[in-house]
This record gives sequence, C-alpha cells and structure tokens, in this order.
Amino acid sequence: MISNPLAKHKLTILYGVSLALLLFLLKWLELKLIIVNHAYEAYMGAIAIFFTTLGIWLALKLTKPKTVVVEKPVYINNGPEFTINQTELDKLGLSKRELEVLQLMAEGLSNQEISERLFVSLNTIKTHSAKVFEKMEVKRRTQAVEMAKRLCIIP
Amino acid sequence: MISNPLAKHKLTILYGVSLALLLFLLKWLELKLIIVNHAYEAYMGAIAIFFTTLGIWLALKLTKPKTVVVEKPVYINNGPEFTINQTELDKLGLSKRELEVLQLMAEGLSNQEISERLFVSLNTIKTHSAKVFEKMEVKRRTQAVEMAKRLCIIP
DNA sequence: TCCAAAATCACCCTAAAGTATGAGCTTGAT
DNA sequence: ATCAAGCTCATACTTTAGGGTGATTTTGGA
Repeated sequence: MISNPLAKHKLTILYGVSLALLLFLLKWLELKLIIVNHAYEAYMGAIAIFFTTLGIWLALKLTKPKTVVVEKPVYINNGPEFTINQTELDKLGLSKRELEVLQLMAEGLSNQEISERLFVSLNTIKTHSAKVFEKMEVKRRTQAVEMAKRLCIIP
Repeated sequence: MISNPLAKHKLTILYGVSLALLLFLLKWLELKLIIVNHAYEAYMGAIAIFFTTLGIWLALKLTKPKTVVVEKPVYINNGPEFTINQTELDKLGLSKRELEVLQLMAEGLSNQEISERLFVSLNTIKTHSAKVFEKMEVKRRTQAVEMAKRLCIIP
C-alpha cells in the first residue's frame, strides 16, 4: 500500500512528534494537576491504550495486501475466419522470431526442421523455444501450441 | 487468522496480564532504583515501543489478511459446436484407447501425465502412441495433433 | 469355443526435446 | 553514444519421446 520511502519517513516523523507531544502532556498534567505517584496506573493505562492503538494503526497501514488470483473465464468465438488476437499476442511479449518458431512448432515440425527452415542452428531454435515456453508459462511445445491456438495467436 | 472467540479471550487475558506485569515492574523499578521524575522520557520510550509492538502484533494476529482480487482471464474456445468427423476417424482405424491417448496428447500432456490420467504404465502409453503415429502416418506427436485437428477428429 | 484384435507391460536403445549458462553481434531508441 | 533487447551460437547435461521386440491377458464376434 505504502511503498515510497518518503511516506515511511512521514510516518516516522508523525510517530516521533506524537510521542513528544504525549510526553509534554504528561509533564503538564503532572505539574498542574499534581498527579501523585500512586496514580500511575491510571495514565499508564492511557499510554498503553494510546500506543497500542498507534501500533494497530501502523500495522494496518503498513501491511501489504495479499493478492489472490481468481481465474475468470472469457469466451471467444473460433469461427471459420481466423483473425490473430493481437491483444493476447502483445500480452505474451513474444518477439518476431519467437512467434515464427511457435508457428512452425504448431505445424508439427521438429526443432531440427525448424532450424533448417529458418537457416539457423539447432541450438538457436532451442534457445528460442525455451524463451517461448518461459513467456507462455508452459513446459512443452505441445502445451505451447495448444495455448497459442486457444488464444488465437496462430490459426 | 484467528476467528474463534476463545482465542480472542486468551489474547485479551494475555494482554491484561502483561499490562499488570509491566505496572508491577515499573513500581518495583521506582521503589528500588529511585527513578527520578526527570527520567520519565527514558522509560516512557520503552513503554511506547513495547505497546506499539504489542499493538502491531495484535493487529497482525487479529486482522484477516487484506486481499486484493486479481482476475486472470482464462480463454475458452466456445465457438460453433464441434462435431467429430466420424468418416475420417474410421478411415484411420484408431482404437478407443488410441483416440483417448491422442486427445490427451492434444491437450499438451506428456506421456507420463497421460499414463497417470489413464491409470496405466508409461510403457503402455508409448505403445499406444506408437500405434497412433503408425496409423496416422506421422513421426511426432505434434504432427499427430496437428493432423487430428485438421481432420476434425479432436476439437 | 476359438481367434484376432485390443490392451497391458517390460526392456533396451537412439533421437529429440528441454534446461542452464555464457558469450558475441546487431539494432533501435533515448 | 550507449544501453537494453533481440538474435545468434555453443557446450554440457537431464529428461522425454520414440523405435523395436516380445510377452501376457482381455474381449468381442464368427
């Protein structure tokens, strides 16, 4: 909720100032109202309540909210005419080359065949495919293809 | 975090007891060490820290974690109803089990995962998949899936 | 009942896929 | 100019996929 250091400093300053004010208040009470030593319990309670409240307030302010991911179904039509879903493609952040590799994967080509098709080495395709899996958060090429088809990134 | 009333009572009692103990401690200090009035600031600071910490602890213990719901879209293909092409399926001559394996392959599962899904051994899945590739005249699972989708054998 | 097909599983081996890391080169934007 | 991102490639390693063969058990139909 609060993350920038300035805000944290503001809280610290506020804390210090309120502590000082409280001390002044207590001094004043002591001098003016002649609070006897045996009345400790009374304003000790007040102090306890005050700082406990302050602590609670601090805790509530400073705790980071817990995020809960809820999966929300989105239905898409997969009619005969295919139009690539640019939005989803952008979200994945695949590069031009990575998308090319993904498309050839979807055609059922092996890494070796893809490397020959694109005139690069097998290792390069492995690197690209690994990046694709990472960005798509999948483990295998079959999952990547399945997901890409569902997202309408490839026909 | 803690929701049953008994636990809350326990906390309250603990709170009260610790407050009482602190008061006794202060009294004892006052009597035995002769804390002068002007040394207020010192142990007031200690008290402040103690109760602030207590307040923070209480707040963390008693508040339910703040949650922020983040909706994650899950894309589902809900296009025109899929009808399997029985003619093409018959032409291939896939058995019931082989078709099952093919479908799970298309979902991106590994042979290991398929074997666990169907409660059979990994070797059995390998045998089935080999038969599928043979009947479909393909070399790899990715090709088999691509072909099956084109032939409308699987959605 | 008997047989062929289907289903199950095992073993061994090779090929392909995937992981991890590092490094050189290019390019576009600030 | 420089700096991040993309593309390229390599090496070494682990895991998974796939091929070949053989075997046992189930099962549906002639």
